[in-house]
Parts: sequence; C-alpha cells; structure tokens
Amino acid sequence: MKTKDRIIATALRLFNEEGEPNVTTNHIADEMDISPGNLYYHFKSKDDIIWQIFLQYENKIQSALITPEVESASMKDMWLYLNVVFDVVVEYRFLYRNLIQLMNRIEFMKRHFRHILAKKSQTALEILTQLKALGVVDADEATLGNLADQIALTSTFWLNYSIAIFDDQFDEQKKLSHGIFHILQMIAPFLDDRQKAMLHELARQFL
Amino acid sequence: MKTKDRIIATALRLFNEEGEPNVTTNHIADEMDISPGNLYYHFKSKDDIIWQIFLQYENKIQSALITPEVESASMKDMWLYLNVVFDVVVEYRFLYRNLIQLMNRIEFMKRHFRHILAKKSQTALEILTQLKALGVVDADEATLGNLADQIALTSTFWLNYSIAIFDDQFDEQKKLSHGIFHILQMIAPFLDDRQKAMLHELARQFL
DNA sequence: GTCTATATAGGGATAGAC
DNA sequence: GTCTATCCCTATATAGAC
Repeated sequence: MKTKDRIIATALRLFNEEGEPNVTTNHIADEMDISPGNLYYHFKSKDDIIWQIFLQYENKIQSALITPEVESASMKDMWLYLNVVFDVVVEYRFLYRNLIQLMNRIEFMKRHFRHILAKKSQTALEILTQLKALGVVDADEATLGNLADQIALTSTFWLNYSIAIFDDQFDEQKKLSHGIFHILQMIAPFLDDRQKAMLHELARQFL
Repeated sequence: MKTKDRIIATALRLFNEEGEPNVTTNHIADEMDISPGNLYYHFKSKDDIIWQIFLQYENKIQSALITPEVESASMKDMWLYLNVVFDVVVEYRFLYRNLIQLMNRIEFMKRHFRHILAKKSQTALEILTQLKALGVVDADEATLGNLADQIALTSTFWLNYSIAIFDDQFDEQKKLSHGIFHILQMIAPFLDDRQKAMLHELARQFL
C-alpha cells in the first residue's frame, strides 16, 4: 500500500473516530509514524485530503445508488437497498457529521453532495414505483414522492440523530438496523398484511 | 442592555450567520466595539458563551414543546405547533448545524439535548393522539409513534437538509414553510378528504 | 467594567537536507 | 519519497493599568 493511500485510510479512520475538526495533519502523520513534511509531499493541504476521501465516497455511494431490479417483489428489495446505502454512510460518517461546515469550506463539495442527495431520493422513488407496479405497495404518486424524500433525509441524518438520542454504549450496528427499520416502518402503512408480516420477520432477525 | 446580554446577542447572531467554528471571541468583541479582555471579564470561555446561549434556547424550546389543547380539531393545530417549533430552531440554528461537535465538546449539552429531542417526539405524539380521538386522523398506535419520531427527526435536521438541497438564494422563510409542509404531507395519507383539502389550502396560502 | 498588551499554544504549511 | 527544523499565523485566554 502506497503512502498516499495509507494517508487517506488513516485520515478517514481518525476523522470518523474523533471528528474531522479534532484531527490535525500532525495527528495523522503521527499515527502513521511518518513526518508532517512527508504528508505534505503527498497532499497540498488538509482539505485536499478530505476532498480525495470525498471522491472515494462519491464513487461508492454512486454504485449503491443504481436502481436495483426488484427481484423478490417484496420489501426485502427495499431492505437490501437501505443496507447498502447505510453501509457507505457509516464508512464515511465523518462527512455527515460536519456536512454543512465541509460543504461551505471545500469547493465543489456542495454541488456534488446535492447531486448525491437528489439521486438518493430518486432511486428510492424508483424502487417504490416498481413495488407499486408489482402490487406490493399501495399509495398514490404524491405519497410515494414524499416517502422517497423522507428516505433520503432519514438515511442522511440518521447517524446524527442516533448519536443524539441513544446511549453511547449502544452498539453501532444496532443503531443502523434501527434506522433501517425506522424507514421500513414509514412504508408499512401502505403494505398488505403479508408484507407487514415479512417486515416483522426481518425485524425479529436483525433488530 | 447590559454588556453581558449584548455579548450573547451578538455571538448568537454571528454564530448563525457564519457558523460557530468560524467565529472567534475576538471577532465577537470586534463586532461590538469592545475589547477581548472585556469579553473575558463577562464569560470565562467561548464555550461558556455557547452554554449560556444554549440555556436560553432550552427555555424557549421548552415553552414551545408544551402540548397544546387541540382547539380547531383540524390539521391547523399541528401546523401551528410546527410553526412554533421551527421558529425556535431557526433562531438558534447554529446549534443544529454543529450539533454533534457541540454535544461532544460541552458538558451536559448532550444530556439536555437528548431530553429536548425526546420531548419533541412526545409532544408530536400527544397531538396526533388527540387528533385521532377527534376523528381527524386515522392510523394505529404504531404508525402514530413512527410519525412522531419522524416529526422530531425532520424538524431537527430540516435546516441542514434544506441547505444541502436548495439553492443558496432560496428564501429562508420559504425553506421553513417547505419543511413544515413536508411534515404535513407525511400525515396526509391518514386524513379524510376534508382535512386533505385544508392542507391544500394552507399550502396555497403559505408556500 | 473596560482597556491595552501579551502570554501561550497549537495548527497548517514550507524549506532544504538526505 | 522522506525527514528535520521551523516559520507563520491565529485563537483562546490572562495580567495589570485605568
């Protein structure tokens, strides 16, 4: 693994663990046992490191945001989609914790993130629409649109929300599952009894 | 107005306008035409200023979170409640922009904010329950609980969300109304036609 | 209560040797 | 590509005069 990649990996880990504002470039270099000068040979600034991490993140989230072919014709498809999205969010959670700050500080970030957010909502809508066509979901267009936005918003801020409401020792993975099921519950009123039972079963297994 | 209060007012304004991390104590003193030394005569640290602002905020939000007697027996009651809450959120919006950061930095903040968030959800649930008893809303307990949490989450993070998705020149007040109607739309599927029409009318007037 | 002056510390970033 | 040494700057906070 090249030094440049190690810097990115280490920075990402420290940012996630301690919050980006609390992690200095010296801190990163120290953790890797390299000199600050070396770090600045590979990156021209701290924001440059963050931007490179963001580009990695953007790649991953975009792969996650390709509309899946709804296969099982059930809420399991939505559940899978949410799992993929939440995984990426967790992996790059520091971005979400300081979203506004970073968007204002780093050029292009705002535009790129806005694009991702729109895609999140759009993909959710496409899945819902497919599920509706298959008779799994029963709701009008406006409701589906509202649900899609709500899914985008919730998947974006759930981690912050859960930091605020849950005990700190609460298991990270549990928080996530909790978020996913919170979203699925939003859709539940528009499902028939068989699908509701399936949600219940998923909840039993994973919550 | 005493200097101490002027410091709080000025700090709040600057924090909101420029983001707390971008506003230094010197910056605040400068804006008020007092010396940094004077500022530190009144507050022992920057975090102390933030904490005092938070206590002000806590007072206001707690007044807003008292369950209203549902009077008009319509969605107008929910609409009024949301307006009161959003007003406070906007007045102290810098807290929401750096929520996690501040909660980790300032003692007690986490505990206090967690309490407020729980109350937000609880109050929303009480209003929904009253509306159900009056026959305005038709949904089971689980759905109402889910809606209440969703209202708490959305009212907390809507400002950040709207910064991310809307154009910067988009009017502040419009963003707010947009958030309120987004929440009302979440409840819409559980209303009868007359109530839906009322939402439509409110939207026409304020959106 | 308010000012001026300053201590202290730490972070971002660069120069130049190896 | 990596290190050492260091510069520069800015932020928090304090000391002591008025």
